[in-house]
Amino acid sequence: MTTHSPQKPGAAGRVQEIVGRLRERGHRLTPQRYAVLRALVEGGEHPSAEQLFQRVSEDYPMMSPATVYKTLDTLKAAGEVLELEFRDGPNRYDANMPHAHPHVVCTRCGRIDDVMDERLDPSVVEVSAQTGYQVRGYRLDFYGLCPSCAG
Amino acid sequence: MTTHSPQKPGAAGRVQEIVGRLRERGHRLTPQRYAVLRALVEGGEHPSAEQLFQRVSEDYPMMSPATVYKTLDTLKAAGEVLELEFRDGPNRYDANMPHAHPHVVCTRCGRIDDVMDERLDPSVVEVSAQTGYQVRGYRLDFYGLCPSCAG
DNA sequence: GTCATTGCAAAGCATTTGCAAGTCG
DNA sequence: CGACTTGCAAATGCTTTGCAATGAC
Repeated sequence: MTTHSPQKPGAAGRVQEIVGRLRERGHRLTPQRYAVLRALVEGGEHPSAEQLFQRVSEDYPMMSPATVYKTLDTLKAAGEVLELEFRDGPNRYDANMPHAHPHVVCTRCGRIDDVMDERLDPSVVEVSAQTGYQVRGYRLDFYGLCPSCAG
Repeated sequence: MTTHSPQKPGAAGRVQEIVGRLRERGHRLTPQRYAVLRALVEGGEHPSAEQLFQRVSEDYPMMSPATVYKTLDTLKAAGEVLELEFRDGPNRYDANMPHAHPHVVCTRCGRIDDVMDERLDPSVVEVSAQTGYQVRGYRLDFYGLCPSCAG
């Protein structure tokens, strides 16, 4: 058993929650998949597929990037991870708050933080009415410099 | 001279405005660049680089995709076009409202519409205060089905 | 005449896919 | 055991880059 440095409060619980949901959906729990899951939930904030691959590779040197991507696909389909897509640079993932919510993105170092302010949550209903679209979700990113990069 | 079908109100003015700004910045006005500019402003809503390339190719068969991308780079640097990046599918461009504003994106056909509602414009100042980031801009996309695709 | 711009082709990058071998339940 | 997973390598898709030739000013 491998215990990694800074554990997150409630991380174990969230991992088990996801494991349960995957089982319900008839998915198998392979060591690789479990490792990706843990890296995703316990690891730093909003990791990329590459970062997950690096972390898991430490324990499973045979791991391939494709497996990370396939695991992420499975989790996306189960609604257990939020995928933040970027054209410039790798996508970033959040398995701790898998529902849409606003983020701040540092345009210099790539750091991403959640913005916790319900007032910012856009009204999907209003937009539906105004545009005639059947709005299902949204994405709200703020761009700027994080405290470290702003100096 | 080539006159294309559905002209946009004020399109000519916007084209001239951009031409002027480019000149101020010391840029040359080549036929290719001018054609991309017109396609961008007069054409359908939120075209992709590929679509711009197609349109301009009708009049300039020697046109290369690289030139479209380079023109878009120039316009981005001048702040005269808003680039909407997508990982799945090509980026989309808006030269009519080059400042950040909310969009609705059809997840089926790719149609994109502007959302005109100032109440939705997120408060960059508030987010800066809350996160410690120096927030410079934002992106707000709503995802769903457009009226046609919703049936 | 100069130097920005063009156009071609090759490279880049993250991600996806095909498929044979492996393994979870 | 059988169907789901893995891992490798090749393919994908959009965009960027290098560089010689071209042409706007």
